[in-house]
Amino acid sequence: MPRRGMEQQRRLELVEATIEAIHATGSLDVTVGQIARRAGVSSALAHHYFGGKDDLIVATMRHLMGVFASHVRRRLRTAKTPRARLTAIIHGSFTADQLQPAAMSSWLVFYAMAQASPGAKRLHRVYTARLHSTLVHALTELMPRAKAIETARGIAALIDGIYLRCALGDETPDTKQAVALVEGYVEAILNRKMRRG
Amino acid sequence: MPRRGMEQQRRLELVEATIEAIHATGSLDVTVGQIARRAGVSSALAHHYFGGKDDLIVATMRHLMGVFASHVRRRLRTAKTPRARLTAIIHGSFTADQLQPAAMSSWLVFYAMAQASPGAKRLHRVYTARLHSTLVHALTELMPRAKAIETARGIAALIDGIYLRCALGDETPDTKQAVALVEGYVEAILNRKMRRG
DNA sequence: CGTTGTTGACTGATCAGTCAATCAAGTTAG
DNA sequence: CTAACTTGATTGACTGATCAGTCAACAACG
Repeated sequence: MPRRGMEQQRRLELVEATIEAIHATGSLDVTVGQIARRAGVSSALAHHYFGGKDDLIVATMRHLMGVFASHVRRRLRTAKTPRARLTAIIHGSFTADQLQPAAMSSWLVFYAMAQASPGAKRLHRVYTARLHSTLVHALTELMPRAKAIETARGIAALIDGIYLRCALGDETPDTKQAVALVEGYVEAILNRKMRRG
Repeated sequence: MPRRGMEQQRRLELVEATIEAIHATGSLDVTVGQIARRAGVSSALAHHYFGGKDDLIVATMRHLMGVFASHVRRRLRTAKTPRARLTAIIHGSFTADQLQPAAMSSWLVFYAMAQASPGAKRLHRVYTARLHSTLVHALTELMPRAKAIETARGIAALIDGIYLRCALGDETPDTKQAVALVEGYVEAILNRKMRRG
């Protein structure tokens, strides 16, 4: 029973079904058919809207990145000091929806995929670069530029590492704990800097 | 021209070929045939020795974990103080051979695989638990136990995050830089603790 | 009627895993 | 010493299953 103006809705349904399917199998070994069935449509329709499997996966990745970016952006809007901006980024990285096991699984799978698929690699680089420059921007006001760059690398690695452990651990990922870990890192670095000079 | 006592050699060749093949394709979408050809044998032989594809991959993961563990263990032997033990773990995590792009790719792929394959998951849990307890053991002598556990989580996440970035970045992974980052974290935490109480 | 949404049925290709057979190097019996 | 036998190494050829992607057709709506 086809209705008009279904495209946007179907695209979103397929993207969400992709996340669920990836989480269910724990890998990219998901057939287009499985995803489509989960979304309640035929596999042919998935091809119709996305062109191919890779495009569907990349679109899903883009979706998750969009969620992340919007979380961070919203929090950044009300952050006045550089220190508050750091906290905004950290909290934006660990919102409840992003810590959902299904989302975490997808991130991890995408990381792996970024090694092989040019499209995924490009997208991943955008995410990395954006996070890095946002971090450096906030940090340069708190420490020398060189140190800011190194610290940004550390924070980013820490965030990614925590994602990884959330995706693989059996414990339910906990926003508070994740935030505390990264904040602890930032605090330790900042305090050390201040005492030193 | 079959000779006796080939088993050990063939197993190692196949494991190394698996690492290379994974790096070449950047994913687990490697056929047993590709791996076998790389090792200079037939795909049937790979099945003969390892049983199946999953077993071959898990054996490869076990191999990499063994390399990591032996590096850390050797360094731990000559480390006298808790602080030196931390440095041993950190240096052991970033030896040149482990930072090889092929090895990094494999780690990342294995991380992803640990979500899906029970065998890989079990193995990953062993790695995580071992690293965690080694870290906590060294840290408890430097700070209260609760803080030691949190710090161990941070260090482990940082190490994993750096692995991840090495696997995905285009820059050649650099031992010195990786070590400096983690050491910086440790130093910052320790200094802060000491000043506080 | 034309456009948009939707599908079932099909295909061509790929791959993991199996199996029976071959080949070399020891081993035992005579 | 050697012929017969055993055992481990190794393969080519096959199969059964799976899957991405295609296509022609149909259904509803305007």
